Amino acid sequence: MGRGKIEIKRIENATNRQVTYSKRRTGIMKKARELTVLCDAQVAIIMFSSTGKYHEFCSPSTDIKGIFDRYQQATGTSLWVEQYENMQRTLSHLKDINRNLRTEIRQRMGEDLDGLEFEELRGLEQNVDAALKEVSHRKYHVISTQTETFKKKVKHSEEACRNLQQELGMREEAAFGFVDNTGGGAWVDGGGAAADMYAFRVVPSQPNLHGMAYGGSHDLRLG
Amino acid sequence: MGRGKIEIKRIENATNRQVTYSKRRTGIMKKARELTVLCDAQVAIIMFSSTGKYHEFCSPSTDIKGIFDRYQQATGTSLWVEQYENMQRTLSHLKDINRNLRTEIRQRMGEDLDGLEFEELRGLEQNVDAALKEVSHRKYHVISTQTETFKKKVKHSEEACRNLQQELGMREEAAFGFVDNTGGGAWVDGGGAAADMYAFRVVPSQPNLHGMAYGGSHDLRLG
DNA sequence: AGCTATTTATAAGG
DNA sequence: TCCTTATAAATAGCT
Repeated sequence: MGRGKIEIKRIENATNRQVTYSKRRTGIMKKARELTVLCDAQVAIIMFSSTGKYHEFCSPSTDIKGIFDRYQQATGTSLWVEQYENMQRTLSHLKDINRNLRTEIRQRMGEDLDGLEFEELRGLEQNVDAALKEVSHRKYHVISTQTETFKKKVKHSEEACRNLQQELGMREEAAFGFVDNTGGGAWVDGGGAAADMYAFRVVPSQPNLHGMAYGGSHDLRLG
Repeated sequence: MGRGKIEIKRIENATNRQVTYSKRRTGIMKKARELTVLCDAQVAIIMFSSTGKYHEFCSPSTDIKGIFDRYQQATGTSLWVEQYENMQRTLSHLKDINRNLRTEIRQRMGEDLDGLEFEELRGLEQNVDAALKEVSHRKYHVISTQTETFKKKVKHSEEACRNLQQELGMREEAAFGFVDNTGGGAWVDGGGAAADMYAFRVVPSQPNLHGMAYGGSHDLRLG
């Protein structure tokens, strides 16, 4: 239907493609409108041109969403309802888990113990006691490792100091013909700064550990 | 286009209407298919006839839902995209929180301590130590309360026993003219059964507390 | 955006 | 629903 017959394949010329899109789009929309009137049907058309332009048709007395809802009912493709409910389930499951985890933490902090039986308390006590030993052990491991490291540093420092002193002495001897060791004292004291490593910051009540306050409130509530 | 021109208004004859619907539906679908090919466009058509029959067209390499999603983006009618994304955010937020809570519990159990600094370990130790004291305290409170309760029960029991013995004695005296106290021994031993209350079940390694195993693995992972 | 020769869709009928 | 055919409608190529 036109001056010449055309093959149904992508129109390479962009301008022609755009023009044809316009004309045929109008044609389809008109046909759709006629169909809804003639046959009392519901029709929804959504179109995107290759340039991303958006057009729609929808039979009167409804809208795209309305027709889409009907489409879902008709096809049973409740794509979303299902997915939505799935998410909702996962969400409430996660919330439950969260609540349990928080309860466990509180109990491990010695709070909310009212509901526990003696044997439960006994298990908890044993567990927390074991944990305390682990933590202590680890703490002493860390501190002794740090101490060792520091000792080595001091040793190296002293070694370097002695070398420098010697070299200095030799140079002075070479320059002035005598030895002077008094200036080396400052180097021996080099460890003084490092000694501050033991002045650990004491966090009295709410030590913060990896973003989690062991001291108490977890602001992890959800709306 | 036909043997005669028709007015665009509802076709009253149901059969004609159905026939026309069929023919024109085919026509529109063909036009739509041609449009997608010729102009490289995305098209989705959803139709319901007056009798409720459902038909759809959708350009290849996508589906109705895909086009509808795009439609929502284009029109800003993000009815549920927004809600969906909201849920997705909440979900991943919950998962993060969960992971943190689990980490905290593991650390409170003396595991996964490798990443912690000395001062963090110190805070954790203080905290766990305080918790241990709380739990111990609570445990002794529970056991002493139980003991008190038991003592009272025993007392009442003995009281009741004595009363019964007296009554029995009086009756025997009335019946036979003499007193026999030897049978009362069983009553004095009445506390024996109650003493079993202290034989608490010992849960050696994995005490279960409100559905949460303090001993270790929380099977709370999510897919 | 118009024009129009030509193709295509389809109304009516079988 | 499918076929046929006269005719209305759509539109390709051009301006």
